[in-house]
Amino acid sequence: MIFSKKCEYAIKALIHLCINSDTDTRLNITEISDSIESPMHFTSKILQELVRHKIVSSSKGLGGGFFLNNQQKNIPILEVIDIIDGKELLSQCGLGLKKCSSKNPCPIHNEFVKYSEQLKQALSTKSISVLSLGVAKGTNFIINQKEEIL
Amino acid sequence: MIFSKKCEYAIKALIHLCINSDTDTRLNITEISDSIESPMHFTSKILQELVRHKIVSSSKGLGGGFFLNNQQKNIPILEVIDIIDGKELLSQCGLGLKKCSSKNPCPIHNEFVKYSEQLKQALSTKSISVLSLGVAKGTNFIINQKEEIL
DNA sequence: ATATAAAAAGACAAAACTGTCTTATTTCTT
DNA sequence: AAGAAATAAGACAGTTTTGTCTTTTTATAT
Repeated sequence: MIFSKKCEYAIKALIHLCINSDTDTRLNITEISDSIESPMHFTSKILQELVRHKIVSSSKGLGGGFFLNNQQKNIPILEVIDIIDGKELLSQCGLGLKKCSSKNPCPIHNEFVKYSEQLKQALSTKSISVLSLGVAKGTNFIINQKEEIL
Repeated sequence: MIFSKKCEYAIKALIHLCINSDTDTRLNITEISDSIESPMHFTSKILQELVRHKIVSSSKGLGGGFFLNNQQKNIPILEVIDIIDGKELLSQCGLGLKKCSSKNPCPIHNEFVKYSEQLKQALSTKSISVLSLGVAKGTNFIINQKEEIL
């Protein structure tokens, strides 16, 4: 697994929120965790973290819930990954060396840099809303499809 | 971190063994873990696992230790990664979906497949001995260099 | 044979990750 | 003002990963 479970749930929740929420349609945590098939309280913690980082909006009280405003829907997914799993995840040396660099490369440095830069590039140009398009259209999925649907 | 600590230590130990051991020069676990700066007993467990998978050779008793024969030095590093971290690591869906595929892709499926296939390809063509060349020559490193050396 | 040096194996412990439960706080509606 | 519905926060528990310590087994040399 490249990403942590936290990060997987974060991405799924954001896509679900992007499709189903807006400034005046808020989703509560029960709805969200049921929809993306994630543990409720754990997901709640993750969303709280994203709220603190202004990736997600929330409001308490009756009629409240989590939602994304239009600006938040355009946040690149890489930003979320960096917040949840740390910028190191996709930048770090494959052998865990702190001082690995092009000047002092580990034996797999070049392969790693080449491919991780590509992946970072791809993820930095995909916003939450872009990733949501296919899901909204039904061509991409964020939960496992049942046999009958396959 | 893409690889587990176990896997990082495994790769480092193998490169160290590739350079410094052969059928009649064996290294004991103290020498190995000191050289690659890894926890001794943990490294010992990892090497035992690799011995069971015939990636590493070992002999007990006085003058014994761990070593690689020539055939073992030519094993692709991907094989080691698959054993230690599981084949899933570089094949699995970025969102953790069990049924993610080109027919039922998650929103980041294409980016991930492209990236992981390239990385797997690169790692499947690099043997332990190939990775060791630069380390033996001093152009690549498996432990952090001290400031003075930088 | 005995001592020694080594890997192998097993039990345990600490830390990180994942997940659950309970309580507090806020906001809306009546 | 009170009640209800929601997030926020904190304490706790299970699991996996990482790391340590001790004992057992094996092989070698004396």
